[in-house]
Amino acid sequence: MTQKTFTIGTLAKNAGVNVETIRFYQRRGLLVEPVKPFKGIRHYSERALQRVQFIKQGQKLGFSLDEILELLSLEDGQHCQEAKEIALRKLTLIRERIEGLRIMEAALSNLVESCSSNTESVSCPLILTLMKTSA
Amino acid sequence: MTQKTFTIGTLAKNAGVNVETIRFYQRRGLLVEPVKPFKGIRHYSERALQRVQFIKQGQKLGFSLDEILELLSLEDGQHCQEAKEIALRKLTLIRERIEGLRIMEAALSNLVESCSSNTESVSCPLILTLMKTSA
DNA sequence: ATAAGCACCGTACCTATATACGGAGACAAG
DNA sequence: CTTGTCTCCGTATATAGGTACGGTGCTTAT
Repeated sequence: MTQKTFTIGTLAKNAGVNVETIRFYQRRGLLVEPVKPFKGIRHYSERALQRVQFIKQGQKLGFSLDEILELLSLEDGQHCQEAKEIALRKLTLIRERIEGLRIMEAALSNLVESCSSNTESVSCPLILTLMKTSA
Repeated sequence: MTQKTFTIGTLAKNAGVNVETIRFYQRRGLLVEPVKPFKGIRHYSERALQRVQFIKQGQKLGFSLDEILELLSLEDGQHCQEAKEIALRKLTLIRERIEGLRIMEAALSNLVESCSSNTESVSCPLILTLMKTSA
C-alpha cells in the first residue's frame, strides 16, 4: 500500500489554503510539522490533508482555532474521561448553535414567504423578536 | 406610552457589552448613532438594545459583522426583491451550517457513547471521516 | 460650587487569523 | 549545469473585531 504524500505546496493546494496557512497551523499546534529529512523537504500525509479540511470546516461552523484544537485532540486518542468531558461540552455548544440557527432559519423563511405574496417593501421585525427569545 | 430609553452606558450594560463596542458598532453602521441634543447626551431606544443583542447572537452563530449587517438590513424594511435575495442566500448558508453541525453532533455523541462503554482510551477518527464527506 | 461619575471624541493599542516578503538552499527539465 | 519553481525560515504586514486611554465638559449629589 503506497501512502499518498504531499509537499507543503500540494497539500495547501489540495486543501484550498495558502502555504503560509499550513505553516501557521503548525506553529499553532493544529498540525504536526513532519520531520525534515536531512537536506530534503517535508512530506505530508493524507491524514494531514484531512486535518486541514477539518479545520476549515470547523471554522465555517463557527469554531475558533482553539476550539478546533480541542476537537482535534479527540481525534488523537485520549484518556476516556477527559475526552468525554470535552465532547460533552462541545455537544452542548453545538446544540445551542443549531437551535439558534433554526430560529434564524424560521425567521428568514417567514420573510421570504411574506415577500412572495407582496411585491411592495417588507420588513422583518421577526428577526429581532425571535432573537430576543433565544438570547 | 413612555418609551424606555438608555444612555450609552446603560445600553452597554443591558446588552452585556463594553461602551466602546457600541461606539464601534456605530462606526461600522450596525447601529445608528442617535442625534445628540444640543449640549446634551444621546439616548438609545429599546430597539437599539435588541439590535445589539441580535448582533451578539449572530456572532455566536458564526456570522461576521458584515453578514449581520446584511441581516439587519432586512429588519429595516427593504425593497422586496432585494430582501428576498438576501434572505435566500442566508438561508442556504444557515442550512449548510446546521447540516455541518449535525454531522459534528453525531460524531461527538458517538464518541461519548463509545467512551461510556469503555474506560480505557478512545479516539475519534469519526470526526475526520465525517468531515470529509461534508467538505 | 465643587467633586464624582458619566458622556463624548479621537486616537492608540490588542488578539486572532492569516498573508506577504526576502534570502538561501533543493530539485527537475531542458 | 543553468534556470525556474519549489521549500524553508524568520520577520513583517494585513484584517476583523474589539478595548483602552486621555482630555473635555455635563449633571448631580453633597
